[in-house]
Amino acid sequence: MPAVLDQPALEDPFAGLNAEQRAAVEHDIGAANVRPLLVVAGAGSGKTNTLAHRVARLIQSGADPQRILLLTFSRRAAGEMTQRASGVLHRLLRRGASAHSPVTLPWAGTFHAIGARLLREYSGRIGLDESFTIHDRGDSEDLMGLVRHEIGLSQTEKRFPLKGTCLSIYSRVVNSRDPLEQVLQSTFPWCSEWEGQLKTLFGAYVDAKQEQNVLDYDDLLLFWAEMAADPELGPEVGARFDHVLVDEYQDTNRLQAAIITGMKPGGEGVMVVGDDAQSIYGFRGATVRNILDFPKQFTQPVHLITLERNYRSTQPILDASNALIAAALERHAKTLWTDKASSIKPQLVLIPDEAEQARWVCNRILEHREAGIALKSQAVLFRAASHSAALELELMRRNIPFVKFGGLKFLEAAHIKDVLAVLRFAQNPTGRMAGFRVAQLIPGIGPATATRLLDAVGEAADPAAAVEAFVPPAKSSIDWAAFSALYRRLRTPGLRWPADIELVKQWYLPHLERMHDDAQVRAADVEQLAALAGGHATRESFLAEITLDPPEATSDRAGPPLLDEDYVILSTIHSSKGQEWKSVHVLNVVDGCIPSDMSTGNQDDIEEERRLLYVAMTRAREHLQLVVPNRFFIKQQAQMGDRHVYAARTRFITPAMLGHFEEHTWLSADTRHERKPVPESVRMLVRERARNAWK
DNA sequence: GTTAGGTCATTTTTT
DNA sequence: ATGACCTAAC
Repeated sequence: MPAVLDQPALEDPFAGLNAEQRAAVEHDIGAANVRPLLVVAGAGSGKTNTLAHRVARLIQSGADPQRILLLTFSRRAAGEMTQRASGVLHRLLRRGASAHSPVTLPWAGTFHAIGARLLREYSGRIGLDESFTIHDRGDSEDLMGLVRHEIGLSQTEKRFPLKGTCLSIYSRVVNSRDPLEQVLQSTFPWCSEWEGQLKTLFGAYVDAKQEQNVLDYDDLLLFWAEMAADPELGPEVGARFDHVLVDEYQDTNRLQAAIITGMKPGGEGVMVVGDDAQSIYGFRGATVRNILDFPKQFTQPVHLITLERNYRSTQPILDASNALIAAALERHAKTLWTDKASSIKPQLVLIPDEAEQARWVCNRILEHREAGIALKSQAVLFRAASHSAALELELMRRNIPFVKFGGLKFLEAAHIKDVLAVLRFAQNPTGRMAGFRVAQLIPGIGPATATRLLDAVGEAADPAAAVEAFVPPAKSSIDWAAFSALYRRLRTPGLRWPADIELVKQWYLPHLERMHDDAQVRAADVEQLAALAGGHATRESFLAEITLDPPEATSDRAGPPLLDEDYVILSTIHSSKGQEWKSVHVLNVVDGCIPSDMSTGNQDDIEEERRLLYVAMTRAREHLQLVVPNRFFIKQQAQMGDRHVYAARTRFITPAMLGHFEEHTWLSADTRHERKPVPESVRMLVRERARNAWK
């Protein structure tokens, strides 16, 4: 191949790879049988980069991009991967070949999103109605709650587990493929006495979903796995793909592993990448066992490559992180190393209380900025979304802009749910949760009338006619007529999306006005939703995708112009996965937060909390600060209450490890502020900002 | 049948 | 502080 002379820098896109990365990229290229490959990639070891190069290399060597299945953890990761692979490929092709069409990977996405597509496509063959809609977590909970009520479990003498708990148990059983009894015993021991009733409930829940032609998140995996396990369909679906690549394999659950082995029993073309030390989704049924046991999954042996060279952090940060994870009970042994030497050790900072913690972190952030580290290169990480409340106040008080990831979600806002419910009800009239919600938006209609309506619609051949024929209570008749006219139009074929959402908006806004004092702000959210709708081809795809990949909620994004501005990142540790920053603060590094009080029940949970701290620490490139507040004020008490508890440094940082840290004790010079109440104006501001999140 | 108001219990991480 | 559930008034 002739080299392009004026582009020497682009000569070899693989030149930047180290030996192990290159081995992964070149693995069985050109071979008739591409053996299964496991890449154990330590934090910061260039995992994404390696995977992107692998994809590019496959395509370069003749693989059809349409036949590459690339499964990622989040939609964002899928997009990023596609883009990077595309970039690499572009450089490769510039070098030799003449034709370069833009690369798209139609089958890159999350397990759930790809599952939804495949199920839609194969619906006819697996007894599924093609127009199924997908329930998000909230819908699923509500349906569970409804069924729970219907079979009389809401009035038991002793309190029956709440709908959210029931759904968690159900989900756990499905995703882990463990029997109910075992799940109850290991994860929900306080619900054990209800085993029989739960079984009944789950049976009824599954029936309800089937009757209403809806799938929940778990079904997307479950049905796909069933399909993959079918002797006829499994191989057929598997044969559509020459290569199956899975990112973040440590956070897959047994159902997801079954999907892979079902489609590719021999493991040909399968490549998974992950780091057992970063497995942090056990609460969702993910199991480290998947990656630990991967080598034994297939009918042929698995090739193993370990990436230990870290390109992210300085050696002192790695030393501390290595020491932390070395205490883990079971793992693919590896020790990260780097050639980035530094004399700056991670800091372990002891602080009197949470309020002081917020002030100290702000000080530190500003100091770093003075030293030339942009706010965007700094992150504050925490275990639970609520842990950042005090810090958010302090940042606001000091006018330091920030964006928060994790926590409150767009889809959870009542008005967003309302609008989506109308669209879902139009898409799938048998979906009762949507209809139930919509009907009750009309004044004078409550649960009883709504149920009567849904029964009528469910039995009718023409849902729109049933809605028109329905006789609501007299006082609702005018509002009802307006709704039924809307419904008729939404059900009329030929309506060009996103015209639907305009119609819904016109109908909904007056109701919004009537129901909420802050209708203005909420209306803006609805506008935002309408704007999002324009980016999708059909109502069906809009509904599916908004459910599977909801827009990220942020606390402080006042508008597009602000996007270019500099801002600090606030994030739960879970949402920080795969990212990195020059400077990282970790809040509340105390027992009770990490490990969380909620998950000190069994050894596995505690091990996961250890990995969580490991993930947080390995996000840092140059500066790492672990903050240990000594005293917590109890949140639920009167305004000026003084109840508090004392907390100790997390058990994961043992005395023996302290040598890896530089210890600081910080006592505020100005303690007058310590318990100063937050001014009302600031508190109002917080509410408003939270609301404005999507403007 | 609907809605408003009172009491009781709960409190992580997310596709 | 919030949500589930119950009771009592429209």
